[in-house]
Amino acid sequence: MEFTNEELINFLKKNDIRPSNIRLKVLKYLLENRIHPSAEDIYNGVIDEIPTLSRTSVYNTINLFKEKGIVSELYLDDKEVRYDINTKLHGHFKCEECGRVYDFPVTSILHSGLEGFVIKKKEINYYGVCINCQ
Amino acid sequence: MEFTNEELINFLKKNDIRPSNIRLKVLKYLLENRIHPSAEDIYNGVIDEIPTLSRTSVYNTINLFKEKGIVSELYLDDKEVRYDINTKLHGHFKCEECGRVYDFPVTSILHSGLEGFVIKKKEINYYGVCINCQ
DNA sequence: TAATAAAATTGTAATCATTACAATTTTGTA
DNA sequence: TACAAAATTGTAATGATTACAATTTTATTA
Ligand SMILES: [Mn+2]
Ligand SMILES: [Mn+2]
Ligand SMILES: [Zn+2]
Ligand SMILES: [Zn+2]
Repeated sequence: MEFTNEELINFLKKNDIRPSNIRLKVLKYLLENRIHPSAEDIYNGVIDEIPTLSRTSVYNTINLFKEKGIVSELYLDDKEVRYDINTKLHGHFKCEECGRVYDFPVTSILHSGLEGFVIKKKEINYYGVCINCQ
Repeated sequence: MEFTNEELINFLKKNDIRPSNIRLKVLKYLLENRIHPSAEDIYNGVIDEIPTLSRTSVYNTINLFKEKGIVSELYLDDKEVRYDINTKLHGHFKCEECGRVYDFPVTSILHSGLEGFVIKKKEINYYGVCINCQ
């Protein structure tokens, strides 16, 4: 999927984020590479277009996106945090063979014992072997 | 809940783990402190009974327990991994106020899009505010 | 029981993702 | 153009976990 600069700018503005060059490139990378990348992945994906880019700026940008609610974090059994531009509820499947992280729809979860608790976020993470690795 | 030394020894033997002093004390701590402790928590909980204990031994022990399948890991939005002696499928609720991690039963999850995938492990993590922190 | 091998434990150093922070550069505005 | 605010950078610090070699404990054999 391709995004125009205007679309990217509007996306950021709508979410109360000033559109700097780095922010636009990171956003573009996240929108066009739905692989749940780590900070390092993002850095490597953007460094060619912004040769002066620092890792710190990637972290700054991601943390800003997080605060503004346009990315969510994935805590899987890696040591790196992964990021997802899709903040709607959905499940994640991590393949133990190839390392890929897949999205899948979650229709409903039946739970009990949380009466009186305020639930703000749900994570559903599966692990196993993906269809390409059988 | 209290566990006798014999129960602890049998628990380890049944899972193909040689019962050393450290392993017994770590197991006892995990069984009697259902707080999803970090490695540091375990270290602090056992150091009084084994003053020569090293952090490395705690990690060694936990990693052995993990390999043998008697503990599971919890990847929440902390920077530390937490451990759970209960390896049966259940959900976890992390309170953003007090930091406590609660267990809750999960009856069913309806998902799609994973035809042909082998699912080996499921994690269900919720975040929010617990009933004691309202 | 003493000798030996195997297993467990320890302490220290290394790793590595992320953050802290101060300096520099860029941007927006008067 | 001049100034202030915001963004970006580079380096150092942090902290959880692992690597590894040395030491201690336990089990096995003669
Ligand atoms: Mn996703
Ligand atoms: Mn639990
Ligand atoms: Zn795979
Ligand atoms: Zn609470």
